[in-house]
Amino acid sequence: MSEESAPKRARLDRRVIVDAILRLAREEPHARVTFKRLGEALGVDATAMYRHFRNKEELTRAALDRLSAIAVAEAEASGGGWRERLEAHLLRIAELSLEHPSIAAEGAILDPAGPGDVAGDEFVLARLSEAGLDGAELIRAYAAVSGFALAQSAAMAQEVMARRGAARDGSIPWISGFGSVELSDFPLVSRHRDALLAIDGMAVYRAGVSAILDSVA
Amino acid sequence: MSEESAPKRARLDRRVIVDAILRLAREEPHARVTFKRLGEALGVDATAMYRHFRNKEELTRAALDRLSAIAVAEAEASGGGWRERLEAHLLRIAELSLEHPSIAAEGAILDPAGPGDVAGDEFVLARLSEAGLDGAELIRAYAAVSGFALAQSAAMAQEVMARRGAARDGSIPWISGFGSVELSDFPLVSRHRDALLAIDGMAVYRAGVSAILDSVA
DNA sequence: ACCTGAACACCGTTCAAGT
DNA sequence: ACCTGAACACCGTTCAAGT
Repeated sequence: MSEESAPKRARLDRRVIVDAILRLAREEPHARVTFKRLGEALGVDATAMYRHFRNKEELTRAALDRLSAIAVAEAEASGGGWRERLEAHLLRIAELSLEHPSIAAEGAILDPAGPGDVAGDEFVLARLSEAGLDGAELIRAYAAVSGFALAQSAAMAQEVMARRGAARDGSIPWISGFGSVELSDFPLVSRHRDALLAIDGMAVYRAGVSAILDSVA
Repeated sequence: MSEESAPKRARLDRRVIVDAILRLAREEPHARVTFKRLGEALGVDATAMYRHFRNKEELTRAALDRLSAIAVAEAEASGGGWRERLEAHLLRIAELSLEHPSIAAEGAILDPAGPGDVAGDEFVLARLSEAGLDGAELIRAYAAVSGFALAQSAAMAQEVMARRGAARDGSIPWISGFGSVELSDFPLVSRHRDALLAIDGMAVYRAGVSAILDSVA
């Protein structure tokens, strides 16, 4: 919010670059983020970023960490029971991913090792502990829930990038059609055809989160 | 199995090309599949593929569909109860993804609209129907379970490609380390540090599948 | 110390030309 | 009909040169 989108010659540092890459991801959800476009937005040469980040992966990791930090900060201010707070947090992660598709698309690849990521882990572990889990059960539930949230968020972000018309609210058709497949060979798919085509990314996300948390409770 | 890896001048068709791209993905799990390398493997020019597939996405989609068809064929021959068969099928999808990382990494993006994909949907719906689900419940469970399987398989495949040392059996650390993060700020992460670092991709996969199927049962 | 700009080694894709 | 090969518009990354 402190920066405008007009090319402005700014003194670079890691924070300014991460601001810029997230803004770019937000404003042009269907375009890949490249060093060239990032440089244009910052009014510097495309290769200037290499003074501040070893490579694109390190920059992307820093941007993802920032998104995680934002989600945690909001989640910690939230009220309610463990499940309510955890669901709200996981939903927020999906929303932030959909708002920054070109960044979030990498989310499932880069391992979460920054301060924001670890704060997210702590939040999830705290809620699951409140739910009464501990030991191996706690770790298993943590793995299921955060693995699902990360992988599914990244998948939705990738869809937003790949499909030109995809909306940012998660209403991306999960199955866009059955093409030339002869559906009469598949009775259940035939019978539930319309319901299957109506599934969108966010519905998958909610269904998965609910199912996993049901099993916790 | 019918083709050798030595450059062999073959008459091209879609089946031969899909054979070759899967073989390449299997033999060089850490390398991206490019038209150049595919052309070398087939003994043709890199651009020869464009006569048979509109673009790389269509080729990748065909390869993913083939993997899905393989998994379904095996699953249909399997025995046991609905849960046993469904778990075996989902596990096989993950295994095939890990064996073909460069292809499976795209799995979460491209929507499953080929005959093999639809056969997979039918299999999952059939098992969940046996479990007693129908209507909205059935669709919700289908979305949760197949969304998780696809997204998580793709995420694991992406990790195999990104990390040079990653094994093909899914033993990819989910969190590779906590870097320079001051863990004393995060009591639960600190307390479960070793258990968290011991989580691997396949453990996340199994935990997620179990949790979702628990909620079905 | 920090940024520039040329250069390199790749990509997917198009298209006129060959056979 | 099918494949070739040059060409194009991109990528990330390196590195010597500027200031």
